[in-house]
Amino acid sequence: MLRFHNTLSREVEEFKPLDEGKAKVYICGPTVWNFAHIGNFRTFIFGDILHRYLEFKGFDVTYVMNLTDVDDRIINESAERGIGIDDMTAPFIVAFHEDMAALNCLEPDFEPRATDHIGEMIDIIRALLENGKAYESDGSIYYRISAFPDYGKLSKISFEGNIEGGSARVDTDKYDKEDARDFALWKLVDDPDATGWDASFGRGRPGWHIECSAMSMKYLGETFDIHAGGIDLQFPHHENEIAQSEGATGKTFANFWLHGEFLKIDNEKMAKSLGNDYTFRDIRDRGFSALAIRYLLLSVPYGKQLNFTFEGLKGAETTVERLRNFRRLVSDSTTGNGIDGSALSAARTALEQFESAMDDDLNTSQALAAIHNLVKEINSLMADRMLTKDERDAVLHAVAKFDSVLGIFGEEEKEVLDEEIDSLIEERERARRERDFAKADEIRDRLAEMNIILEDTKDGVRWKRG
RNA sequence: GGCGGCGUAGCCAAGUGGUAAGGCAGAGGUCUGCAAAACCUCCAGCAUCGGUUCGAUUCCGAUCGCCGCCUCCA
Repeated sequence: MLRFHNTLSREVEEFKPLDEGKAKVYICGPTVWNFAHIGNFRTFIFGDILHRYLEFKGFDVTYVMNLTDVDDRIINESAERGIGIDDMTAPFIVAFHEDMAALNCLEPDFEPRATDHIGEMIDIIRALLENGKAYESDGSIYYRISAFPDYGKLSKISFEGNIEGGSARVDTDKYDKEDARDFALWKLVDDPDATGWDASFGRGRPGWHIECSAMSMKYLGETFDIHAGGIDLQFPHHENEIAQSEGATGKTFANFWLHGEFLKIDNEKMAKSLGNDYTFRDIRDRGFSALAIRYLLLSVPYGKQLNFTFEGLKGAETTVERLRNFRRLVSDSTTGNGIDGSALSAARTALEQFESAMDDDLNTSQALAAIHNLVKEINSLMADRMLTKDERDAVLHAVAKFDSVLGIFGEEEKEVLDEEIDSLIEERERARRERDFAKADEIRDRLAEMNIILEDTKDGVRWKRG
């Protein structure tokens, strides 16, 4: 039984989709004003795991991740540089796609951009104006929170007594609003040269929250199954999305809200001021593989804070390598005729444990433990005897199932060796037979430089790319 | 000021009212010409102090420490 921690109830609930067999999921994507950092990617990998696991469970999934390609930072910076906002965001969108692909994240079914959905946003704002949940003030449009009694149901924020202490951070333009809690749906743009769009209620640009209401409902309907995102978006972003969407439609917006916890670096928060806001590219430049980064970022359940350290990343690198070796070892193994089926039950058990771990609010830590236990068991068994063909197939099948969700084993190496490498390996074998180990080692070193790692086994020489 | 989370071995960490998954690192060993890969063995009483209980790491309270939210933020 698949269960998720639902922020709305603060409890783990059984996942029941709106339509039998279908799952409609929206996750808040990046603001493409810069290279995304590994904290961002932790959340997006969480989304990817959610996406993949729903498919693993047999759901027909519609997975939507937006790109926020207009906001104050983007507008200000592109204005400073004298370019259009699209010119400013384009390279970061390309980079984001590259990074996501490198991190083995599946592409979403839809990846709507805010600037392509201004019309849909305007429609929602108009509906809110018509039913009294929005009002105009100094040319801008604000949401009237007092007209939405459910406000706060997601973040559980009560506004008695806590706005006081936080008041230093309340918007400076609060005087334009009826209530300090009200937020902008549409911000007046009176400079005709500045970035803005025309609407019946005046020229302006959208507030931050309205885009997600517009895009999620457009692709998934007015009510959908799961809305995911980073924990920091819970308030105010998601709370405001609910207010806007439910305020406009009168229907429940999303049934499940899933929030990914923060990533810490060396037990400290990630912050520009601390200089630890690493981008994916920064980490790659230090020589770490994307697979190891993915492994580390998914090794802790999404609902818990994850402490990122380079020591941990180094460990992840080794671990991923071990997993890859395992799959190669099994798939290259010669099979025997034994009738001992112990590997069959091991594979079955591992698969069951994996699924029950993932069913439990995507407990990736336990899911990985199930995989590692299988690896150890089968490796140990293979040190003793050959697998039967059925056993080998069962283990490889289990690995493929695991990896369809986790995506940490990487590509299989099926490349054919080219002739030069092939003949070098043969030459080395000849030297070894003649016990000319100096020559054999020299050839091995040469191959290593060509990125070919050799392993001598009882069954002959095995190789892999380094 | 209001609210939430966390504190488990050198590191990353799961988890449970009945004496603690998994990975990395480390130590010793097997195999190997040597490596590599793999295997075997070893390595914690769960922040502190109280309480509840036959029994707590797991429940309650307090203390200390860390992280977060209270309209920029994955």
